[in-house]
Amino acid sequence: MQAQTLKGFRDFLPTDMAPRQAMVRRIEVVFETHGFSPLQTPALEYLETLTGKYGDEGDKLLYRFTDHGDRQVALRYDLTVPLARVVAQHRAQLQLPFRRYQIAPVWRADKPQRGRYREFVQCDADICGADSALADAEVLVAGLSVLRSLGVEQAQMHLNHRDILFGILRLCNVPHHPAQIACIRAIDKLDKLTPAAVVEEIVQQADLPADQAQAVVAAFAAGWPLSHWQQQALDAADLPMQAAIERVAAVINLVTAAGLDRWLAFDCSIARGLDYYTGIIYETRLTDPKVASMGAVMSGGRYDGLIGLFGKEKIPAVGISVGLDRLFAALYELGLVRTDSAQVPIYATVLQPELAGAVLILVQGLRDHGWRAEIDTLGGKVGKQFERAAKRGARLALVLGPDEQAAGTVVVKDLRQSTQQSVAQTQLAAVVAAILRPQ
RNA sequence: GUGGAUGUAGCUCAGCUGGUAGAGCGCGGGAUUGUGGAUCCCGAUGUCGAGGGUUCAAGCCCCUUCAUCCACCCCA
Repeated sequence: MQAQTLKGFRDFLPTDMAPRQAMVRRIEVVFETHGFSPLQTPALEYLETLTGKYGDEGDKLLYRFTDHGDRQVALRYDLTVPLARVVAQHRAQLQLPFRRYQIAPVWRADKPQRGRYREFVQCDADICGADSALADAEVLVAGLSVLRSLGVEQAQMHLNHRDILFGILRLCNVPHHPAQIACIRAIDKLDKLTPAAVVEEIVQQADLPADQAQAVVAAFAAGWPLSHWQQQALDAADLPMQAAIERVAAVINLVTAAGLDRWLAFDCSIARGLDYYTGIIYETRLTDPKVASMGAVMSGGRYDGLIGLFGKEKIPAVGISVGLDRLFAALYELGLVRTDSAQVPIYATVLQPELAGAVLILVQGLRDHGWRAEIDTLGGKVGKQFERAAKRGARLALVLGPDEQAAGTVVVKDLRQSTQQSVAQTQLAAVVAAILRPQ
């Protein structure tokens, strides 16, 4: 039989898994300190729970099948729709606003490529039951704090609002919905294609005359500040657009107050594909050229209509999703990941099988103090055992032979400095602490 | 779903116009049996992704298939 993983699926060996886990723990801490509580939901959902929430493309990418009881099921595609289901289903037990975080794998039957996998982990934080600008800002603050806590400096969060998008299109006299959607799709590519190519795409996909398509691209590509659109919305008496602009401005002010605005920028060309977004939307990319092609690492938005699809009550919600795998891959390429966390700092050798028990007693004593310690389980020559100790990345090796045992001592060898000392067994923990945790 | 590239020892790769496989790293053993990461010596390893075809002969040519990577679509 051939040992192999499925296309787009991966194993994580300890050298990768240990730092990954460390990263997850950091994110958990950030979310928890921001007042979000953990939630877990099943990997599998009823197919109908998931279909129709992500748009046609999303529906195609659902991993779906029929289970043994002839039920149509699907692996979750994201964490947001299951959250909406949970809020509707357990409405009575939840106090609103409900702030939850969830760090879990999701599955998409996509074609794998750089920074894209079929199984990947999302780290979501959402607030359900609050439609305020402060709720939007809280979620952004949590997400940006994650980046800060991971040491990411070169990133840019692009902020936009669905109603600004549609408002600009109305200003350009593109009132029909299908044409608007086509325009938005094309506009979203402004960062990849030339303006002329985007014009061409609009002409083709939205069926607009060339001069109008040109006007649309010009409007979006100019990089106008929020104030420009505010004036435009006022002049056109476009109330939804005015409200959207006020909302975005309010959110930016709040994030600025939190001291996290250095990553933030209004960008009217951000579109977001997932169908359920209704308000503010955002997308974060890393700006270091080495990893910029990796795609968005953190995005989300407001989805006030989604929870209502699962019950009679309409509950507004806003959330953010951190892409753990992309972020990890990027940090790895940027050299910001320490790969030594899979190693063990203390390695106890066993010179004679009869002394294994005595060694184990010492090792257990260290473990009780919280030290990560490994005992050699293969035996053989001391030289070999030291070699294994070094390969495990151990800083200290313990040696306990008959002489030491008789004297109630143990040899502590510093593998990095090639020095060693004989210490009383009762002093072992103190000596280890002095070496591994100076000061 | 569309297009492009690649697939040779555990890893990174070499292999000239077809003549039955190499290097580095790594790995295993050793240098008077209670001290490693340096050095030196010795050693093993591959149905050359898989299947078929052309040929006296294929890792190298042709077809098929699978896998991986990259781009598009979409997205984390």
